Amino acid sequence: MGERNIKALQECGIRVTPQRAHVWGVLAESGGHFTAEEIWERAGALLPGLELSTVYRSLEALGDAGLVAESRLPEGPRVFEARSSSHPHLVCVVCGGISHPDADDIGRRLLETLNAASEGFEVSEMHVAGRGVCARCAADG
Amino acid sequence: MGERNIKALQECGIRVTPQRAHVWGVLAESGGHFTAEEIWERAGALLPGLELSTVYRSLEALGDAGLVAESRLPEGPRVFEARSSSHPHLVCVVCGGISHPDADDIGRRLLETLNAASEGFEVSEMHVAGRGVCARCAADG
DNA sequence: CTTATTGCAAAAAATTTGCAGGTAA
DNA sequence: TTACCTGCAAATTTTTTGCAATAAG
Repeated sequence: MGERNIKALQECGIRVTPQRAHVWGVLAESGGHFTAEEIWERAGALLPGLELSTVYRSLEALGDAGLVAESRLPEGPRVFEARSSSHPHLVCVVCGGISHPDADDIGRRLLETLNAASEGFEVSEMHVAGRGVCARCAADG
Repeated sequence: MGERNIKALQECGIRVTPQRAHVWGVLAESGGHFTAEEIWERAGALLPGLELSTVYRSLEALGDAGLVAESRLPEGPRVFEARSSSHPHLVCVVCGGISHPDADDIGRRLLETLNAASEGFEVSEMHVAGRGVCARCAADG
């Protein structure tokens, strides 16, 4: 499901297989964050017989191709998402939801801030996870 | 080994055992970052028979007491360290070494930066890991 | 004394790997 | 055709848990 998804893989120069296309489809069409197991469940619903190990291998290939980014949050297994730019993750300690800051230049700002404070160490990439309370949970009380 | 270490545990109000004292000793006396297994090896050298599961349980107790902080770096198992203030980690992609930025207010600065960009989400705690090249490896060429 | 902690063993959770057959380019 | 990818099975790695014995306060 997704001419567009297949095209994205082709353009990256990686071999296109149904498994990879569906793994990518889950991430690209939802825009959300998923563990390998969640991706496996969703993609597997459309592609019976899909193995979890294949999902891991697909995610690695997609990551190498630059389409997918992975994050390690303060708790739980790794999560994967369609790569946009490098950005922080906000994990709500109440509902567990994962979101992103509004400002889309925040990644660059944080990188500049960190680099300025790290004399002698050239930071090229940053992994940021904030823990706190999201607006909805704060409103609920 | 370490009246001082034992005192630190007592002051936190947690039960003092040789196991906890040695686990804490490894972190407090070195100031470095260690995986649970590394702590187990070091503490176990001084306390034969120490179990890895006990190290994990000790780390949890020390963490709850506020003495120890844990981090999840972009790769590898969790690392633990004596807690100072919340600060970023810098992982060198060449030598694998873990260090901290020079500026000691960087943790607060990053938190303010992130909070300002996250309207509606109250960030209380931040996990930051930068990847790049440390000064030594940059110099080596 | 009373409750928390440990060692031991086993399990759970997360991820990786070897290999033989199948498939994309 | 030819190298790469997949399913399948099994192994690794990292972390957690149950339980009886032990030790801390």
